Amino acid sequence: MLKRTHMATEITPQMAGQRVVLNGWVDTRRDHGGLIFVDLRDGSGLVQLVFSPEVNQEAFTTGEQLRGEHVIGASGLVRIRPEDTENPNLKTGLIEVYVDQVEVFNRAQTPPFYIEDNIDVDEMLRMRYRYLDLRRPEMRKNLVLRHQVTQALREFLDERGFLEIETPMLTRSTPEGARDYLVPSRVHPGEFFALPQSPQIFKQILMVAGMEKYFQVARCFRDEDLRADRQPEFTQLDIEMSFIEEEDIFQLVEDMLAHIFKQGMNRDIQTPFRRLTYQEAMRLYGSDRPDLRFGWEIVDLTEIVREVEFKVFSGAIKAGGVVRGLNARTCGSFSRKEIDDLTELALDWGARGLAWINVTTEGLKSPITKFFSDEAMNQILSALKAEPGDLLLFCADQEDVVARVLGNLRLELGRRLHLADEDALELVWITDFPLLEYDEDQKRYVAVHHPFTSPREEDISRLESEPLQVRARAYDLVLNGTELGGGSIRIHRRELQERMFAVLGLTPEEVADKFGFMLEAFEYGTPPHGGIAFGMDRMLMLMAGRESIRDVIAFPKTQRAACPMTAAPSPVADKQLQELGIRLRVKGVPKQ
RNA sequence: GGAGCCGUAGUGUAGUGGUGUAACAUGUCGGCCUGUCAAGCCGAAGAUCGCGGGUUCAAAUCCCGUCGGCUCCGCCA
Repeated sequence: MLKRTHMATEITPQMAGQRVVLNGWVDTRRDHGGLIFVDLRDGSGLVQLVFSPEVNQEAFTTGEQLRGEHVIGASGLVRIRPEDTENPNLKTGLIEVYVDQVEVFNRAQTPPFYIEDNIDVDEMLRMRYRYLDLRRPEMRKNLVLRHQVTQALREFLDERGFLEIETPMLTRSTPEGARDYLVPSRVHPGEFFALPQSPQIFKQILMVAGMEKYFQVARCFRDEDLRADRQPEFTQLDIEMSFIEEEDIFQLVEDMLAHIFKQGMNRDIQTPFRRLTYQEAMRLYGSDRPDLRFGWEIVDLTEIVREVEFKVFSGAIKAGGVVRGLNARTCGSFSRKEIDDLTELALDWGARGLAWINVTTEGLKSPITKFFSDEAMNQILSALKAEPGDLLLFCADQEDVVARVLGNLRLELGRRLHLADEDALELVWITDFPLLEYDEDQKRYVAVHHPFTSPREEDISRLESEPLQVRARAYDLVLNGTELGGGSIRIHRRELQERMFAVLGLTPEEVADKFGFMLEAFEYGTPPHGGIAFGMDRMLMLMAGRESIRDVIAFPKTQRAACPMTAAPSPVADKQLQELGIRLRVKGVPKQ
């Protein structure tokens, strides 16, 4: 075998005259009849090979047979390219290799799509031939970035005394949270393991075990519907520490992200990060993961319009709601149709309508101005800092609806007007989340974060009396409007954890059955502890500048949670089901 | 569970409101060609228009259903 002496892009002009052996794939071939150029691609990049009968007739004859993606070994001398034939687009564009010996390791079928960047093909085809898709430089680059960032994280945490500890993939199903992926147990017929939604309970138990500083690059599984940023299996950087408070987590994470953004992207990010309470974020941006790359803050007008004649506003307030406005700067030029489009969107998001005022140099144009006194209108204009050319948008309803509608309008207009600086990295901590919310479907309280999150000390007394008023010691980290990670200080006393379960409507029997081992562990000397988990795929997607996490995952699944390459999932043999004691209620259909 | 967009040679598209031997680019195959790097020139092959049904004298085109891909809502402690 012609064994490689150099990677393609290691060859430099200084090596002229030297013999090299290269291994790789034929990227493109340009056959001039009497002279053949082949771009050879390996893991490092491209280099041009030259096949000429004057150099070696046999190699030239083989060169004529080469086709795209054939796998070859080539031996030859490095030459400086003749003047005016240099290629500035190639790292190796000053040189070429005159091949005098070539070995075809393997021929290749014509690939179903081009092995190059920026292709526009059906994504299913890319997934079905993922091994070809990953040959494309941009996809390779993403996996390299993923490796580098993961390495940098391990290094960083190791230096600070963290232990990387693996937790089970086969664990037990718990009642709260997402739908579990289940794995039947052969040894215990009729019983199932669940794949972990996160290592949450195990990492807390590790704190009980005195590990004090833990981390894991952990695969997590959730059987919910997919999105561009959601896959059924995904990777979290999971961290937990003992004897710490919120500030310790913030400090660690800010240092850590500064480190990996430098390592992975050569970007400097400013620390400490901004902080907003959940309340502030919802009030100003209508979202608990605000995109702070542009301003456009939402303005509360409730007090100004409480007594106005306009029933849509005053009525909403009487019903316990709020009125807020958004100044869509420069959107005064919007046509009636564009405003109708925005109204349509607002209705989708739950609004009952969208009031608007067009501020022009000739005055206000709007269907609603007639309901306002001059004084009230002036207060509104002043509160929204309205200037000619602006379009003012208003929403009146219950607070959560108003926040959602105006928050989404803000984002939608931000996208349309390209308000966000594409290069900006706006990181912000969101703190003081509510501990609980009421689930109308289940008719009970559910944890906003998870059931192990500690309430704030001063709110604990209200846990049973005013559950919705209790604030959690939870925090999220948001980058450019995407939730990167979240965590909390945990409950570490049995008594409080039991109260929490009770508020969530779990019976003592359920608690004993599902979480008895955890409560028991808490009785054996549990330190105060807390942690955080990051969605690695999302973080890498943002770092790589991609729009889907599928592009930073080697073998992702389609929106229907299937793998086109392996054709998983698939029916299984009756014998396998028998061993597991499983009878199907639906007929397993053989795939094509 | 719901909404939207899409499905035509290997690939990307055009054609779509009734007449086509289904067009273009690129790739593939063959020929020519000694400085290309998206090589060039000449030629050829390649599509039951996702699948099933319906309407019609006639369907890629209209209707119904279905499958698949993507985006979003619900869901994702």
